[in-house]
Amino acid sequence: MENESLYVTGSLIAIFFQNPSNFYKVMLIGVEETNTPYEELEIVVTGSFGDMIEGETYQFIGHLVDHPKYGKQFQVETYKKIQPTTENGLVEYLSSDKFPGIGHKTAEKIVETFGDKVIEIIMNEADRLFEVDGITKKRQQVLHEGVRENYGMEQVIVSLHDYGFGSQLSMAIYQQYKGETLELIQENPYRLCEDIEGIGFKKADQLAENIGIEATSSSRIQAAIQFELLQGSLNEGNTYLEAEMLLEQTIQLLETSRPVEITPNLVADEIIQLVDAGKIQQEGTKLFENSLYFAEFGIATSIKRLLSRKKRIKYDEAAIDKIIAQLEKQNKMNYGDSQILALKEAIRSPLFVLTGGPGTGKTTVINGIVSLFAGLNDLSLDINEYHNEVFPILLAAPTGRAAKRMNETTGLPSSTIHRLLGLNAGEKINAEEIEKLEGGLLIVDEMSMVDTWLANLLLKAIPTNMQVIFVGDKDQLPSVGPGQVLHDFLQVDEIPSCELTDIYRQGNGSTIISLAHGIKNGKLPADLTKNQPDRSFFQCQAVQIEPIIRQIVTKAQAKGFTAQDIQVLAPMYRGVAGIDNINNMMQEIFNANPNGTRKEVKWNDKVYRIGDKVLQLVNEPELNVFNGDMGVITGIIFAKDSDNKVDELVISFDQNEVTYGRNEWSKITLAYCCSIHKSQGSEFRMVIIPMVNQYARMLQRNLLYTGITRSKELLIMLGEASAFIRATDNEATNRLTYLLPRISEALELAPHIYIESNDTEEVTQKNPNTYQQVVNETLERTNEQDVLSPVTEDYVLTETLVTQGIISPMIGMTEGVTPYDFEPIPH
DNA sequence: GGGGCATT
Repeated sequence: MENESLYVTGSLIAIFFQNPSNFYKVMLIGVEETNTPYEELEIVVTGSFGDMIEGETYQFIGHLVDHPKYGKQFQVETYKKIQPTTENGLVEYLSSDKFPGIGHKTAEKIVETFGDKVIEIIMNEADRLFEVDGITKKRQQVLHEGVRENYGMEQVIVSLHDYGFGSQLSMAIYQQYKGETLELIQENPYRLCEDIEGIGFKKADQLAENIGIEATSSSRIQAAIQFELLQGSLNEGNTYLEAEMLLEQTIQLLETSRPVEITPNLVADEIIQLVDAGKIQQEGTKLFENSLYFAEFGIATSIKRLLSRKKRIKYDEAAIDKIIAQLEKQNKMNYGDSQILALKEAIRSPLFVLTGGPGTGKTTVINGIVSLFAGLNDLSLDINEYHNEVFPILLAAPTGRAAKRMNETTGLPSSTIHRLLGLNAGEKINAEEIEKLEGGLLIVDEMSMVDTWLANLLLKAIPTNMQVIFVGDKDQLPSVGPGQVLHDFLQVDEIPSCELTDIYRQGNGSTIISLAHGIKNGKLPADLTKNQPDRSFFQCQAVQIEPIIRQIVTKAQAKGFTAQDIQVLAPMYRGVAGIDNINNMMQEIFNANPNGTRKEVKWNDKVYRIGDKVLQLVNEPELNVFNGDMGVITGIIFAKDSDNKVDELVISFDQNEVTYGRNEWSKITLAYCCSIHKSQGSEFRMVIIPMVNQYARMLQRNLLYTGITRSKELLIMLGEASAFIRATDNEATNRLTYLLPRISEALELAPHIYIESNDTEEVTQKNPNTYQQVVNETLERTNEQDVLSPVTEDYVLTETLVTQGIISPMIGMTEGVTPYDFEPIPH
């Protein structure tokens, strides 16, 4: 925690809400003492809690928040039960009905004997109770067990600290196992790495070693296999692992955790045991973690169910044409041919997949489908007309921001998939228990971000007679979780789909579009490093990234570009060419404080000033602000001037303004430069993308594609050409999944000719010394059509040319970008 | 080494 810790001590009056599947609770507390500025007698606290007893006194550590709907609340990080401290309090406590058989007199005697140490003694040296007159074996037991139950959590937490777990982890462990914690851990310490996020195999193994579990014991090896199977899948986004790979990686995990040799046979035997016991699943030489195996199975079953709906969708061709013509007239536009095809096929399919890059009009088609569906079914799109019935068109997306955007473009209600399904984040849920949705049409946008687990839950919730449209860009970044559901669906012939390719947003002269198009097919144009009207390239090394961006941005600023127009997109935070470093530099250009006379606030390593461009990092649906939204700081209120007596930032996002107290500043960060991941779903006039080999593992094709396609007008690339090539060659989307054969199986088709997805060209390990050769090879591979002009060495911008002022960084952007009127600098 | 989802 960054600030002094705030606490509230008080007694639990009531539990307003508790989520039975996790430990989230909302409770009302009668305030006895606090160091917060809160002055009311009662306060609402929220957070994760174990068993809470009404009437008991607790101390909560955390911070005050201002909830937009529920007002001031105390958000709890940790808490503990407070023992009664005064002798009177202790007597009251011990004579209460928690301890049957102990009256006031007895309680007084006990407290007289042991004083304020009484709780500790009852808990740890219960036999000493016999020193007190009138304590029978039975009473001693009642006291011992009662106190243990009440103070059990603290006891357990203390023991967990002894095991080497920090307070956060200890809380998480206690919340999982509660009173049984210590027994369960003793019995099988490896359950920790299965059940608790943040505890890996090695940590659990350390504990196991202390407890005396042998290095070659079955429980240890099985735990390692299961851990590696899930982690191995998660790390690479795969839904299964090849047995050989699992064997190898498991041995490595076991041997690095403890220096004892483990033979392959030993591990292989345990794999067989696990398969026999149904704890992992096997398909030929492929091994699956259970939840991923069943999720793929479930998806396939749902696809089959949806495709074979009984009630046929029969819409009159003429009626469809009529409505489309009406829409065109009404909106004063014409659909493209491929858009019309997509509309017609989508409206007649039980399940339809629509894909396409930025600017191809996916949103236009979504709107068209909505209107078409409403028109054909004679439905009103005015939600106010639906009082008792549900609105028949459901819109959803995997992120809050995409959902908000859908709402803005359609004017209809939209939600995250999680909200739609009533899921809690991170919660494991049985797909069979999920409630069916109600309505006639469901459209899901940004489907590329949906992983195998969520796709299964979503599909399970769709009733058979609901039409479904999945929309997304298959070439964007894959989902955070395992799988590549959209990508796989598009390869199933039986699932109707359409790819939009015509670009409506940019002119045909745009070389950014052709560059993006080339990259998604694994090709870089020969003129990558040559200037075009809408893009340019600077060759430089990692250490030069920052100074060169500084020059580019300074010049662009002089041409009238604002911080909102220019977006630097980088793959990672750390390092000289990392986001953090670039952000600080950009802040000095756009919003400096040279004399130190401007208002500013410090937070961790950052400084915020009025005018700073910031990025929202969490969803705040009540405020209509979502993860990935960008805003500007419009006010700084120092603690002495604020109502809440804390430093506050006022931030303006599009239309609405929010105020964040210091304890909420972790919800934002500087946004001059942001990660390519975070930029998904946004577009900017000018995009600057650095790529250097230092970004190593982040150099992936779809990452570069996503970054480049964020640009609406101008694109500036800089760094090492070899890094751009590496990224283009590295097709990381191709994850190992078994969804295609699973769907074929479900649809009872002849087995697909199943192509191993990692079976791509040999592009992996190339000697960096042969860099020029790689460049040449890649350029040679380039399709003739994409070659706009041959490489001419004189035009390659180098750092020297720029720093010496020989070339303006804006060179090349002189034609066809009339509004900004760049001056060509002769050289 | 980057990434999202929630509850009164």
